[in-house]
Amino acid sequence: MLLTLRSGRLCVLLIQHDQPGSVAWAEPVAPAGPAGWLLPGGFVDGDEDLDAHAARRLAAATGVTGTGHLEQLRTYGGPHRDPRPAGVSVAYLAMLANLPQPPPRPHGPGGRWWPVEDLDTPDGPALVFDHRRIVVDGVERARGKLEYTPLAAAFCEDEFTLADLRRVYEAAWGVALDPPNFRRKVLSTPDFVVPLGRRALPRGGGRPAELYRRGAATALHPPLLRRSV
Amino acid sequence: MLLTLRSGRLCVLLIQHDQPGSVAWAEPVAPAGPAGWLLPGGFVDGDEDLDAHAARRLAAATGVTGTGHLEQLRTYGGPHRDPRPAGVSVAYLAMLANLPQPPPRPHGPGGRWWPVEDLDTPDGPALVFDHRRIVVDGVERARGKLEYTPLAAAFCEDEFTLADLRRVYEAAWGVALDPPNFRRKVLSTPDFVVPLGRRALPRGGGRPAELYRRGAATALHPPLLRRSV
DNA sequence: CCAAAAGTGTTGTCCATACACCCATGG
DNA sequence: CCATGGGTGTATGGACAACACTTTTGG
Repeated sequence: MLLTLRSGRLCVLLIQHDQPGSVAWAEPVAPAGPAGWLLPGGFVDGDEDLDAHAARRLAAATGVTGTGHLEQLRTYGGPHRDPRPAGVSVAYLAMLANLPQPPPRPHGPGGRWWPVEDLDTPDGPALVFDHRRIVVDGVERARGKLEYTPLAAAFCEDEFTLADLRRVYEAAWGVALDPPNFRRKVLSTPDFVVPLGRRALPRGGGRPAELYRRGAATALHPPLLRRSV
Repeated sequence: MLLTLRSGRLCVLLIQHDQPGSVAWAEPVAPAGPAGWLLPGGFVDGDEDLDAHAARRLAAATGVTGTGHLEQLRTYGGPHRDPRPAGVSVAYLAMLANLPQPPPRPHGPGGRWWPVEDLDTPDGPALVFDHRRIVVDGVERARGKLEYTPLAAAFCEDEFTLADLRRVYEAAWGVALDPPNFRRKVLSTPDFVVPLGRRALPRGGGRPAELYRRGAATALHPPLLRRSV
Protein backbone atom coordinates (compact mmCIF):
# COMPACT_ATOMS: atom_id res chain seq x y z
CA MET A 1 0.00 0.00 0.00
CA LEU A 2 1.58 3.22 -1.21
CA LEU A 3 0.81 6.57 0.36
CA THR A 4 1.98 9.92 -0.91
CA LEU A 5 1.08 13.59 -0.86
CA ARG A 6 -0.37 15.13 -3.98
CA SER A 7 -1.66 18.72 -4.09
CA GLY A 8 -1.79 18.85 -0.34
CA ARG A 9 -3.86 15.71 -0.01
CA LEU A 10 -2.94 12.30 1.32
CA CYS A 11 -3.36 9.80 -1.52
CA VAL A 12 -3.27 6.03 -1.90
CA LEU A 13 -2.39 4.15 -5.06
CA LEU A 14 -5.15 1.85 -6.32
CA ILE A 15 -5.36 -0.44 -9.34
CA GLN A 16 -8.46 -0.79 -11.44
CA HIS A 17 -9.85 -4.27 -11.17
CA ASP A 18 -11.67 -4.97 -14.36
CA GLN A 19 -9.36 -6.54 -16.89
CA PRO A 20 -6.72 -9.27 -16.93
CA GLY A 21 -3.03 -8.68 -17.22
CA SER A 22 -0.43 -7.28 -14.90
CA VAL A 23 1.74 -4.24 -14.54
CA ALA A 24 5.38 -4.12 -13.63
CA TRP A 25 4.86 -3.93 -9.90
CA ALA A 26 1.41 -5.39 -9.42
CA GLU A 27 -0.23 -8.69 -10.05
CA PRO A 28 -3.92 -8.14 -9.57
CA VAL A 29 -6.13 -11.12 -9.62
CA ALA A 30 -7.95 -12.20 -12.75
CA PRO A 31 -11.36 -10.57 -13.20
CA ALA A 32 -13.44 -13.07 -11.30
CA GLY A 33 -14.99 -10.76 -8.72
CA PRO A 34 -16.88 -7.51 -9.06
CA ALA A 35 -15.39 -4.49 -10.76
CA GLY A 36 -13.68 -2.05 -8.50
CA TRP A 37 -10.32 -0.97 -7.18
CA LEU A 38 -7.72 -2.87 -5.24
CA LEU A 39 -4.31 -2.42 -3.74
CA PRO A 40 -1.27 -3.44 -5.75
CA GLY A 41 0.20 -6.71 -4.54
CA GLY A 42 1.77 -9.93 -5.50
CA PHE A 43 2.96 -13.26 -4.26
CA VAL A 44 6.05 -14.20 -2.35
CA ASP A 45 8.20 -16.92 -3.83
CA GLY A 46 8.51 -18.49 -0.41
CA ASP A 47 12.10 -18.30 0.62
CA GLU A 48 12.78 -14.62 0.91
CA ASP A 49 12.74 -12.30 3.89
CA LEU A 50 9.43 -10.47 3.95
CA ASP A 51 10.90 -7.01 4.49
CA ALA A 52 13.51 -7.52 1.79
CA HIS A 53 10.88 -8.79 -0.58
CA ALA A 54 8.67 -5.77 0.01
CA ALA A 55 11.59 -3.38 -0.45
CA ARG A 56 12.61 -5.04 -3.68
CA ARG A 57 9.06 -4.83 -5.01
CA LEU A 58 8.73 -1.22 -4.04
CA ALA A 59 11.99 -0.30 -5.74
CA ALA A 60 11.00 -2.18 -8.88
CA ALA A 61 7.64 -0.46 -8.92
CA THR A 62 8.62 3.11 -8.31
CA GLY A 63 12.35 3.43 -8.84
CA VAL A 64 12.53 4.86 -5.35
CA THR A 65 15.25 3.29 -3.25
CA GLY A 66 16.94 5.33 -0.54
CA THR A 67 14.15 7.70 0.34
CA GLY A 68 10.70 7.18 1.78
CA HIS A 69 9.65 4.71 4.42
CA LEU A 70 8.47 1.12 4.25
CA GLU A 71 7.12 -0.99 7.07
CA GLN A 72 4.94 -3.99 7.64
CA LEU A 73 1.35 -3.03 8.33
CA ARG A 74 -0.50 -6.18 9.34
CA THR A 75 -1.35 -9.66 8.18
CA TYR A 76 -4.87 -10.35 6.99
CA GLY A 77 -6.11 -13.85 6.67
CA GLY A 78 -8.85 -16.37 6.80
CA PRO A 79 -11.61 -17.33 4.46
CA HIS A 80 -14.11 -15.07 2.70
CA ARG A 81 -11.59 -12.40 2.03
CA ASP A 82 -11.06 -12.78 -1.68
CA PRO A 83 -11.41 -15.47 -4.35
CA ARG A 84 -7.68 -16.19 -4.47
CA PRO A 85 -6.46 -19.49 -3.09
CA ALA A 86 -6.97 -19.42 0.64
CA GLY A 87 -4.10 -17.92 2.52
CA VAL A 88 -2.90 -14.83 4.25
CA SER A 89 -1.87 -11.43 2.94
CA VAL A 90 0.99 -9.62 4.60
CA ALA A 91 0.26 -5.95 3.95
CA TYR A 92 3.12 -3.46 3.73
CA LEU A 93 2.81 0.29 4.01
CA ALA A 94 5.07 2.67 2.08
CA MET A 95 5.21 6.43 2.49
CA LEU A 96 6.83 8.30 -0.37
CA ALA A 97 7.45 11.79 -1.63
CA ASN A 98 5.28 12.98 -4.47
CA LEU A 99 5.88 10.55 -7.33
CA PRO A 100 6.07 11.94 -10.87
CA GLN A 101 2.45 12.24 -11.94
CA PRO A 102 0.30 9.13 -12.33
CA PRO A 103 2.52 6.05 -11.92
CA PRO A 104 3.84 4.28 -15.01
CA ARG A 105 1.58 1.70 -16.56
CA PRO A 106 3.31 -0.02 -19.47
CA HIS A 107 0.35 -2.29 -20.03
CA GLY A 108 -2.46 -3.84 -18.05
CA PRO A 109 -5.04 -2.27 -15.76
CA GLY A 110 -4.70 1.37 -14.87
CA GLY A 111 -3.63 2.72 -11.56
CA ARG A 112 -4.18 6.10 -10.02
CA TRP A 113 -3.74 8.04 -6.84
CA TRP A 114 -6.92 8.49 -4.84
CA PRO A 115 -7.21 11.02 -2.04
CA VAL A 116 -8.02 9.03 1.06
CA GLU A 117 -10.71 11.49 2.03
CA ASP A 118 -12.62 10.53 -1.13
CA LEU A 119 -12.77 6.84 -0.25
CA ASP A 120 -16.13 7.03 1.44
CA THR A 121 -17.77 9.47 -0.93
CA PRO A 122 -20.09 8.50 -3.80
CA ASP A 123 -17.47 9.61 -6.33
CA GLY A 124 -14.75 7.61 -4.63
CA PRO A 125 -13.41 4.22 -5.66
CA ALA A 126 -15.17 1.05 -4.58
CA LEU A 127 -12.61 -1.23 -2.98
CA VAL A 128 -12.98 -4.96 -3.42
CA PHE A 129 -12.29 -7.78 -0.96
CA ASP A 130 -11.02 -6.55 2.37
CA HIS A 131 -8.91 -3.84 0.82
CA ARG A 132 -10.95 -1.02 2.27
CA ARG A 133 -10.15 -2.28 5.72
CA ILE A 134 -6.45 -2.44 4.84
CA VAL A 135 -6.46 1.12 3.55
CA VAL A 136 -8.23 2.36 6.67
CA ASP A 137 -5.71 0.56 8.87
CA GLY A 138 -2.80 1.93 6.89
CA VAL A 139 -4.01 5.51 6.94
CA GLU A 140 -4.64 5.33 10.65
CA ARG A 141 -1.18 3.88 11.20
CA ALA A 142 0.38 6.70 9.23
CA ARG A 143 -1.60 9.36 11.05
CA GLY A 144 -0.63 7.95 14.39
CA LYS A 145 3.02 7.48 13.55
CA LEU A 146 3.35 11.10 12.52
CA GLU A 147 2.92 11.97 16.17
CA TYR A 148 5.82 10.12 17.64
CA THR A 149 8.20 9.31 14.80
CA PRO A 150 9.93 11.42 12.13
CA LEU A 151 7.76 9.74 9.52
CA ALA A 152 6.64 13.03 8.01
CA ALA A 153 10.06 13.45 6.42
CA ALA A 154 9.41 10.30 4.37
CA PHE A 155 6.70 12.20 2.52
CA CYS A 156 9.16 14.94 1.56
CA GLU A 157 12.03 15.15 -0.87
CA ASP A 158 15.52 14.68 0.51
CA GLU A 159 15.77 18.41 1.05
CA PHE A 160 12.67 20.13 2.32
CA THR A 161 11.46 23.23 4.08
CA LEU A 162 9.59 23.33 7.34
CA ALA A 163 6.52 24.43 5.39
CA ASP A 164 6.77 21.23 3.34
CA LEU A 165 6.92 19.23 6.55
CA ARG A 166 4.03 21.15 8.05
CA ARG A 167 1.89 20.49 5.00
CA VAL A 168 2.39 16.75 5.52
CA TYR A 169 0.84 16.99 8.96
CA GLU A 170 -1.92 19.27 7.77
CA ALA A 171 -2.85 16.95 4.92
CA ALA A 172 -2.71 13.77 6.95
CA TRP A 173 -4.59 15.14 9.93
CA GLY A 174 -6.90 17.51 8.12
CA VAL A 175 -6.07 20.40 10.38
CA ALA A 176 -4.35 23.76 10.09
CA LEU A 177 -1.22 24.20 12.17
CA ASP A 178 0.25 27.47 13.33
CA PRO A 179 3.51 27.90 11.37
CA PRO A 180 5.51 29.65 14.12
CA ASN A 181 4.60 27.10 16.75
CA PHE A 182 5.15 24.20 14.39
CA ARG A 183 8.61 25.50 13.61
CA ARG A 184 9.54 25.79 17.26
CA LYS A 185 8.22 22.34 18.03
CA VAL A 186 10.13 20.63 15.23
CA LEU A 187 13.39 22.48 15.90
CA SER A 188 13.18 21.74 19.62
CA THR A 189 12.85 18.01 18.98
CA PRO A 190 16.41 16.65 18.92
CA ASP A 191 17.57 15.09 15.66
CA PHE A 192 14.24 15.44 13.90
CA VAL A 193 15.65 17.67 11.16
CA VAL A 194 19.11 19.01 10.33
CA PRO A 195 19.52 22.50 8.84
CA LEU A 196 21.49 22.65 5.62
CA GLY A 197 22.37 26.34 5.88
CA ARG A 198 20.91 26.97 2.46
CA ARG A 199 17.62 28.35 1.30
CA ALA A 200 15.06 27.11 -1.15
CA LEU A 201 14.51 29.03 -4.37
CA PRO A 202 11.88 31.71 -3.86
CA ARG A 203 8.67 30.92 -5.65
CA GLY A 204 6.29 33.72 -6.37
CA GLY A 205 6.37 36.08 -3.43
CA GLY A 206 7.40 35.45 0.09
CA ARG A 207 10.68 35.02 1.81
CA PRO A 208 12.61 31.90 0.75
CA ALA A 209 12.59 29.18 3.38
CA GLU A 210 15.59 27.44 4.87
CA LEU A 211 16.26 23.89 3.75
CA TYR A 212 16.54 20.89 6.03
CA ARG A 213 17.13 17.20 5.72
CA ARG A 214 15.97 14.37 7.94
CA GLY A 215 17.88 13.84 11.18
CA ALA A 216 18.89 10.61 12.87
CA ALA A 217 15.99 10.38 15.33
CA THR A 218 13.85 7.27 15.21
CA ALA A 219 11.33 8.58 17.72
CA LEU A 220 10.25 12.08 18.65
CA HIS A 221 10.82 13.23 22.22
CA PRO A 222 8.56 14.92 22.99
CA PRO A 223 5.94 13.74 20.49
CA LEU A 224 4.14 16.12 18.20
CA LEU A 225 0.61 15.45 19.34
CA ARG A 226 -2.38 16.28 17.24
CA ARG A 227 -5.00 18.33 18.97
CA SER A 228 -7.61 15.83 19.92
CA VAL A 229 -10.98 16.20 21.60
CA MET B 1 3.35 -14.57 23.09
CA LEU B 2 1.84 -14.20 26.54
CA LEU B 3 2.75 -11.35 28.86
CA THR B 4 1.67 -10.99 32.46
CA LEU B 5 2.70 -9.39 35.71
CA ARG B 6 4.16 -11.57 38.43
CA SER B 7 5.55 -10.14 41.67
CA GLY B 8 5.74 -6.71 40.16
CA ARG B 9 7.71 -7.83 37.13
CA LEU B 10 6.70 -8.10 33.51
CA CYS B 11 6.99 -11.76 32.48
CA VAL B 12 6.76 -13.73 29.26
CA LEU B 13 5.77 -17.39 28.97
CA LEU B 14 8.44 -19.59 27.38
CA ILE B 15 8.54 -23.31 26.63
CA GLN B 16 11.59 -25.43 27.17
CA HIS B 17 12.87 -26.77 23.89
CA ASP B 18 14.65 -29.98 24.59
CA GLN B 19 12.24 -32.87 24.40
CA PRO B 20 9.50 -34.04 22.06
CA GLY B 21 5.83 -33.95 22.88
CA SER B 22 3.31 -31.22 23.16
CA VAL B 23 1.26 -29.42 25.76
CA ALA B 24 -2.36 -28.48 25.53
CA TRP B 25 -1.80 -25.03 24.09
CA ALA B 26 1.57 -25.36 22.40
CA GLU B 27 3.06 -27.44 19.68
CA PRO B 28 6.78 -26.90 19.86
CA VAL B 29 8.90 -28.33 17.14
CA ALA B 30 10.69 -31.65 17.55
CA PRO B 31 14.16 -31.35 19.11
CA ALA B 32 16.17 -30.82 15.97
CA GLY B 33 17.86 -27.54 16.86
CA PRO B 34 19.85 -26.48 19.90
CA ALA B 35 18.41 -26.65 23.41
CA GLY B 36 16.81 -23.50 24.66
CA TRP B 37 13.52 -21.75 25.11
CA LEU B 38 10.88 -20.76 22.62
CA LEU B 39 7.53 -19.10 22.45
CA PRO B 40 4.42 -21.26 22.46
CA GLY B 41 2.89 -21.56 19.04
CA GLY B 42 1.21 -23.80 16.58
CA PHE B 43 -0.05 -24.09 13.07
CA VAL B 44 -3.13 -22.67 11.44
CA ASP B 45 -5.40 -25.10 9.67
CA GLY B 46 -5.69 -22.71 6.76
CA ASP B 47 -9.25 -21.56 6.54
CA GLU B 48 -9.83 -19.69 9.75
CA ASP B 49 -9.66 -16.02 10.56
CA LEU B 50 -6.31 -15.28 12.13
CA ASP B 51 -7.67 -13.24 15.03
CA ALA B 52 -10.33 -15.82 15.81
CA HIS B 53 -7.79 -18.59 15.65
CA ALA B 54 -5.47 -16.81 18.07
CA ALA B 55 -8.34 -16.08 20.46
CA ARG B 56 -9.45 -19.69 20.40
CA ARG B 57 -5.93 -20.91 21.09
CA LEU B 58 -5.49 -18.46 23.93
CA ALA B 59 -8.74 -19.50 25.56
CA ALA B 60 -7.84 -23.17 25.23
CA ALA B 61 -4.42 -22.55 26.70
CA THR B 62 -5.29 -20.43 29.68
CA GLY B 63 -9.02 -20.65 30.27
CA VAL B 64 -9.09 -16.87 30.04
CA THR B 65 -11.83 -15.58 27.78
CA GLY B 66 -13.41 -12.22 28.49
CA THR B 67 -10.53 -10.48 30.17
CA GLY B 68 -7.08 -9.52 29.01
CA HIS B 69 -6.07 -8.24 25.61
CA LEU B 70 -5.00 -9.99 22.41
CA GLU B 71 -3.66 -8.42 19.26
CA GLN B 72 -1.57 -9.27 16.28
CA LEU B 73 2.06 -8.35 16.75
CA ARG B 74 3.83 -8.85 13.44
CA THR B 75 4.55 -11.44 10.80
CA TYR B 76 8.02 -12.89 10.62
CA GLY B 77 9.17 -14.73 7.59
CA GLY B 78 11.86 -15.79 5.23
CA PRO B 79 14.53 -18.43 5.30
CA HIS B 80 17.08 -19.10 8.04
CA ARG B 81 14.63 -18.44 10.79
CA ASP B 82 14.08 -21.95 12.04
CA PRO B 83 14.31 -25.51 10.78
CA ARG B 84 10.58 -25.85 10.26
CA PRO B 85 9.28 -26.00 6.72
CA ALA B 86 9.79 -22.60 5.15
CA GLY B 87 6.97 -20.24 5.81
CA VAL B 88 5.89 -17.28 7.82
CA SER B 89 4.95 -16.92 11.46
CA VAL B 90 2.15 -14.57 12.43
CA ALA B 91 2.97 -13.58 16.00
CA TYR B 92 0.20 -12.61 18.40
CA LEU B 93 0.61 -10.75 21.66
CA ALA B 94 -1.59 -11.37 24.69
CA MET B 95 -1.60 -9.37 27.91
CA LEU B 96 -3.21 -11.08 30.87
CA ALA B 97 -3.72 -10.69 34.57
CA ASN B 98 -1.56 -12.79 36.83
CA LEU B 99 -2.30 -16.41 35.92
CA PRO B 100 -2.46 -18.96 38.73
CA GLN B 101 1.14 -19.93 39.37
CA PRO B 102 3.13 -21.64 36.64
CA PRO B 103 0.82 -22.59 33.78
CA PRO B 104 -0.58 -26.09 33.57
CA ARG B 105 1.54 -28.68 31.85
CA PRO B 106 -0.29 -31.98 31.60
CA HIS B 107 2.62 -33.58 29.79
CA GLY B 108 5.41 -32.57 27.47
CA PRO B 109 8.07 -29.88 27.79
CA GLY B 110 7.87 -27.49 30.68
CA GLY B 111 6.88 -23.88 30.49
CA ARG B 112 7.55 -21.05 32.85
CA TRP B 113 7.24 -17.32 33.22
CA TRP B 114 10.47 -15.43 32.67
CA PRO B 115 10.89 -11.80 33.72
CA VAL B 116 11.65 -9.90 30.56
CA GLU B 117 14.44 -8.03 32.29
CA ASP B 118 16.27 -11.34 32.75
CA LEU B 119 16.31 -12.17 29.06
CA ASP B 120 19.72 -10.68 28.40
CA THR B 121 21.39 -11.79 31.60
CA PRO B 122 23.63 -14.88 31.92
CA ASP B 123 21.01 -16.56 34.10
CA GLY B 124 18.25 -15.85 31.62
CA PRO B 125 16.78 -18.19 29.06
CA ALA B 126 18.46 -18.66 25.69
CA LEU B 127 15.86 -18.13 23.01
CA VAL B 128 16.11 -20.17 19.84
CA PHE B 129 15.39 -19.16 16.25
CA ASP B 130 14.20 -15.60 15.92
CA HIS B 131 12.13 -15.75 19.07
CA ARG B 132 14.29 -13.27 20.94
CA ARG B 133 13.49 -10.69 18.29
CA ILE B 134 9.80 -11.44 18.63
CA VAL B 135 9.89 -11.05 22.40
CA VAL B 136 11.74 -7.75 22.12
CA ASP B 137 9.21 -6.49 19.58
CA GLY B 138 6.31 -7.60 21.75
CA VAL B 139 7.63 -6.03 24.92
CA GLU B 140 8.32 -2.79 23.13
CA ARG B 141 4.82 -2.83 21.66
CA ALA B 142 3.32 -3.33 25.09
CA ARG B 143 5.42 -0.57 26.65
CA GLY B 144 4.44 1.85 23.96
CA LYS B 145 0.76 0.98 23.97
CA LEU B 146 0.54 1.62 27.69
CA GLU B 147 1.05 5.27 26.89
CA TYR B 148 -1.87 5.87 24.63
CA THR B 149 -4.33 3.02 25.20
CA PRO B 150 -6.03 1.59 28.30
CA LEU B 151 -3.94 -1.55 27.87
CA ALA B 152 -2.73 -1.50 31.47
CA ALA B 153 -6.15 -2.65 32.63
CA ALA B 154 -5.65 -5.88 30.68
CA PHE B 155 -2.89 -6.81 33.13
CA CYS B 156 -5.28 -6.41 36.07
CA GLU B 157 -8.17 -8.43 37.38
CA ASP B 158 -11.65 -7.31 36.45
CA GLU B 159 -11.77 -5.17 39.57
CA PHE B 160 -8.60 -3.38 40.50
CA THR B 161 -7.27 -0.48 42.50
CA LEU B 162 -5.35 2.45 41.10
CA ALA B 163 -2.29 1.10 42.87
CA ASP B 164 -2.67 -2.14 40.89
CA LEU B 165 -2.84 -0.12 37.71
CA ARG B 166 0.13 1.99 38.69
CA ARG B 167 2.22 -1.09 39.37
CA VAL B 168 1.60 -2.23 35.80
CA TYR B 169 3.20 0.92 34.49
CA GLU B 170 6.02 0.76 36.99
CA ALA B 171 6.83 -2.84 36.13
CA ALA B 172 6.61 -2.39 32.38
CA TRP B 173 8.58 0.83 32.25
CA GLY B 174 10.93 0.17 35.14
CA VAL B 175 10.24 3.50 36.76
CA ALA B 176 8.61 4.74 39.94
CA LEU B 177 5.53 6.89 39.50
CA ASP B 178 4.19 9.40 41.98
CA PRO B 179 0.94 7.89 43.31
CA PRO B 180 -0.98 11.18 43.74
CA ASN B 181 -0.15 12.41 40.27
CA PHE B 182 -0.80 9.04 38.69
CA ARG B 183 -4.21 8.98 40.31
CA ARG B 184 -5.11 12.43 38.99
CA LYS B 185 -3.89 11.59 35.52
CA VAL B 186 -5.89 8.40 35.26
CA LEU B 187 -9.07 9.88 36.70
CA SER B 188 -8.86 12.90 34.43
CA THR B 189 -8.65 10.69 31.32
CA PRO B 190 -12.24 10.15 30.23
CA ASP B 191 -13.51 6.56 30.25
CA PHE B 192 -10.19 5.06 31.26
CA VAL B 193 -11.55 3.60 34.50
CA VAL B 194 -14.97 3.54 36.17
CA PRO B 195 -15.28 3.73 39.97
CA LEU B 196 -17.29 0.94 41.56
CA GLY B 197 -18.03 2.79 44.79
CA ARG B 198 -16.61 -0.07 46.81
CA ARG B 199 -13.29 -0.61 48.49
CA ALA B 200 -10.81 -3.43 48.36
CA LEU B 201 -10.20 -5.52 51.43
CA PRO B 202 -7.49 -4.00 53.59
CA ARG B 203 -4.33 -6.05 53.52
CA GLY B 204 -1.87 -5.53 56.32
CA GLY B 205 -1.88 -1.87 57.18
CA GLY B 206 -2.84 1.07 55.12
CA ARG B 207 -6.13 2.52 54.08
CA PRO B 208 -8.19 0.28 51.80
CA ALA B 209 -8.17 1.47 48.20
CA GLU B 210 -11.21 2.17 46.05
CA LEU B 211 -12.05 -0.35 43.36
CA TYR B 212 -12.38 0.41 39.66
CA ARG B 213 -13.10 -1.46 36.49
CA ARG B 214 -12.03 -0.72 32.95
CA GLY B 215 -13.90 2.02 31.08
CA ALA B 216 -14.99 2.14 27.49
CA ALA B 217 -12.08 4.17 26.14
CA THR B 218 -10.05 2.66 23.33
CA ALA B 219 -7.44 5.42 23.35
CA LEU B 220 -6.23 7.76 26.05
CA HIS B 221 -6.70 11.48 25.55
CA PRO B 222 -4.39 12.83 26.68
CA PRO B 223 -1.84 10.01 26.66
CA LEU B 224 0.01 8.94 29.76
CA LEU B 225 3.52 9.59 28.57
CA ARG B 226 6.54 8.00 30.16
CA ARG B 227 9.20 10.40 31.22
CA SER B 228 11.78 10.24 28.51
CA VAL B 229 15.08 12.07 28.13
C1' DC C 1 4.59 50.14 -1.99
C1' DC C 2 1.87 46.01 -1.32
C1' DA C 3 1.05 41.10 -0.85
C1' DA C 4 2.73 36.87 0.62
C1' DA C 5 5.46 33.65 2.98
C1' DA C 6 9.21 32.81 6.56
C1' DG C 7 10.77 33.51 10.87
C1' DT C 8 11.09 35.85 15.88
C1' DG C 9 9.16 37.68 20.23
C1' DT C 10 5.83 37.85 23.87
C1' DT C 11 2.27 36.62 26.86
C1' DG C 12 -1.50 34.19 29.22
C1' DT C 13 -3.12 29.78 30.30
C1' DC C 14 -2.89 25.28 31.40
C1' DC C 15 -0.80 21.20 33.22
C1' DA C 16 2.46 18.29 35.36
C1' DT C 17 5.64 17.75 39.05
C1' DA C 18 7.01 17.70 43.57
C1' DC C 19 5.85 17.54 48.10
C1' DA C 20 3.21 18.67 52.31
C1' DC C 21 -0.66 17.04 54.49
C1' DC C 22 -4.94 14.28 55.89
C1' DC C 23 -7.50 9.56 56.12
C1' DA C 24 -8.05 4.72 57.37
C1' DT C 25 -6.41 0.47 58.62
C1' DG C 26 -3.27 -3.31 61.24
C1' DG C 27 -0.32 -4.19 64.86
C1' DC D 1 0.54 5.30 69.10
C1' DC D 2 3.07 4.18 65.12
C1' DA D 3 3.80 2.34 60.57
C1' DT D 4 1.89 1.79 56.11
C1' DG D 5 -0.49 2.72 52.21
C1' DG D 6 -4.54 5.54 50.03
C1' DG D 7 -6.13 9.97 48.86
C1' DT D 8 -6.28 15.47 48.67
C1' DG D 9 -4.35 20.12 48.36
C1' DT D 10 -1.17 23.35 46.39
C1' DA D 11 2.80 26.11 44.66
C1' DT D 12 6.11 26.37 41.15
C1' DG D 13 8.05 25.78 36.57
C1' DG D 14 7.70 24.57 31.85
C1' DA D 15 5.27 24.01 27.62
C1' DC D 16 2.14 25.45 24.33
C1' DA D 17 -1.42 28.20 21.79
C1' DA D 18 -2.43 32.63 20.19
C1' DC D 19 -1.03 36.53 17.97
C1' DA D 20 1.74 40.76 17.16
C1' DC D 21 5.71 41.88 14.74
C1' DT D 22 9.98 41.75 11.64
C1' DT D 23 12.37 39.92 7.40
C1' DT D 24 12.71 38.89 2.54
C1' DT D 25 11.06 37.95 -1.65
C1' DG D 26 7.86 38.94 -6.25
C1' DG D 27 5.01 42.03 -8.67
